[in-house]
Amino acid sequence: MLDSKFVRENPDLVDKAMASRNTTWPRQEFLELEQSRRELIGQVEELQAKRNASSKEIGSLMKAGQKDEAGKMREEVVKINEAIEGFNFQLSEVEEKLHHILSGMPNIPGEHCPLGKDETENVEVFKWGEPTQFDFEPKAHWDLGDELGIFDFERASKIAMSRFALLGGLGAKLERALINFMLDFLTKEGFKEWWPPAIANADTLFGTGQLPKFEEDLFHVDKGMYLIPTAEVVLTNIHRDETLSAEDLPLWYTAFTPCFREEAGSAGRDTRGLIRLHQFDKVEMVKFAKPEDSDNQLDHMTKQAGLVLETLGLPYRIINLVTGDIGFSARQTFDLEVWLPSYNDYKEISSCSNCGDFQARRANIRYKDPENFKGTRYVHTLNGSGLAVGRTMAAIIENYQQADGSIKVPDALVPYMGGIEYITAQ
RNA sequence: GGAGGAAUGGCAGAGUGGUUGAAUGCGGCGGUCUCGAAAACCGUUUAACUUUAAAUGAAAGUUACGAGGGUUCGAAUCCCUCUUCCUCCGCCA
Repeated sequence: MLDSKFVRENPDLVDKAMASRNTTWPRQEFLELEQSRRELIGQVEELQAKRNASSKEIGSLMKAGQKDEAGKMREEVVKINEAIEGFNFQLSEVEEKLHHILSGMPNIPGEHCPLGKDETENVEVFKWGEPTQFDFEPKAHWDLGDELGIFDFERASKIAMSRFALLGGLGAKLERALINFMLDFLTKEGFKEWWPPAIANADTLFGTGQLPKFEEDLFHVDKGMYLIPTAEVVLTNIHRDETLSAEDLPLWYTAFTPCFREEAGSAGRDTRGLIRLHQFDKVEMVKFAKPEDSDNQLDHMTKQAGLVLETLGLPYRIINLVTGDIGFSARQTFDLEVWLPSYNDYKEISSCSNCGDFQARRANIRYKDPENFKGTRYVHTLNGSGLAVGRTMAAIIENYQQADGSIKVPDALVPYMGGIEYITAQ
């Protein structure tokens, strides 16, 4: 959520920011509501001050035994209360409208986020390795997985519905190996591992920005509860309504969770294989940082995600997303894209974002630093995939496929696969 | 699922209708004392918002004692609902 005060004091800047994200905001309405909000607060508070003073006086009159005087004042206060009630009603209506506008506005892009209208203008900033070369015709992971007997999408559909996966044998083992490898890697980097709930309430989803605007993307469990679309949601909300100490920052958290997404509006896209499922596994990184440190933390986090790919020997590139392509809560985002032979292209496998104080304001996550400033400030929150497990498996299967249809297990994963070096037909 | 109890400032813990934003203790910060430290003593110590003044320090006001609603001229204090935690019983991976 944007700072109401900042928005009303910098409407031109907000205009530019919204335009750069291909969206608009009700500038005139917002400014008028802000104005009347402050006027109403003034009126309410003035009356409340009067009431407080009179009530005190009634108290002392009663003690002094001057009942008639006290009775008169009572009648006056009753009138004051009626007036307060009227203004308060108006005020709550205004505040509700303001909250509605503000909670639907995306973050303002940061200074390092390049201006651009859509993903075609994204900027490649780093590349590791080269697209894998084959001396045979490479297959897609869904065909390989089928032939190896490690995927069963038909039965997954029978059990649940389309866009769910059923992994068997070494497929299931590979999923587990990847999760453990990633968690071990990140905890060695210094991340603290968590095991969070996979269901969250509405306040939590509001805190990270999924609600109220993107409810249709979420799986609804029960009234007010949702399956998490990413561990970012729960890891970030660990500190909701808390005030942290400067000396604790930055905090680096990681967790493995299943992730659930409705994928409304993506019908027909990535319909085959492990790329776009309603349920998928992900190891997530979340950082809480001081404002002046968050850009560095984003760079570092992006490198850390890259190291996971490098350790697995998967060619990838890093993209700096333009203003028109970054997500709702982000002020800057680096995507990591892994080489996927079946797409003959790079495909997103991690997204690392700096949300600035946008989520912290929604979730009320602040910190104190008495040596540098008085009072409290909002922290900056960051999140990144480290990595999406299903897409990593797809990338491994495709990039490590052999002419005979088997899959070589990346060296780093062999210990996690119980010494198995090749996945062959089951 | 059944029966009880609790929820107050960083922590502990007073406070059952009228200068209580909140006693007291601990912790934190500043000071006195000391070569220095400890002890002792003195002072200080919440947040959000509004306005004014200005620039990171201030003044005035409003709100906040788990959350929401109600009673009242006035509520931490009375009533209702919800949430969370604790104890006991039942059930269970």
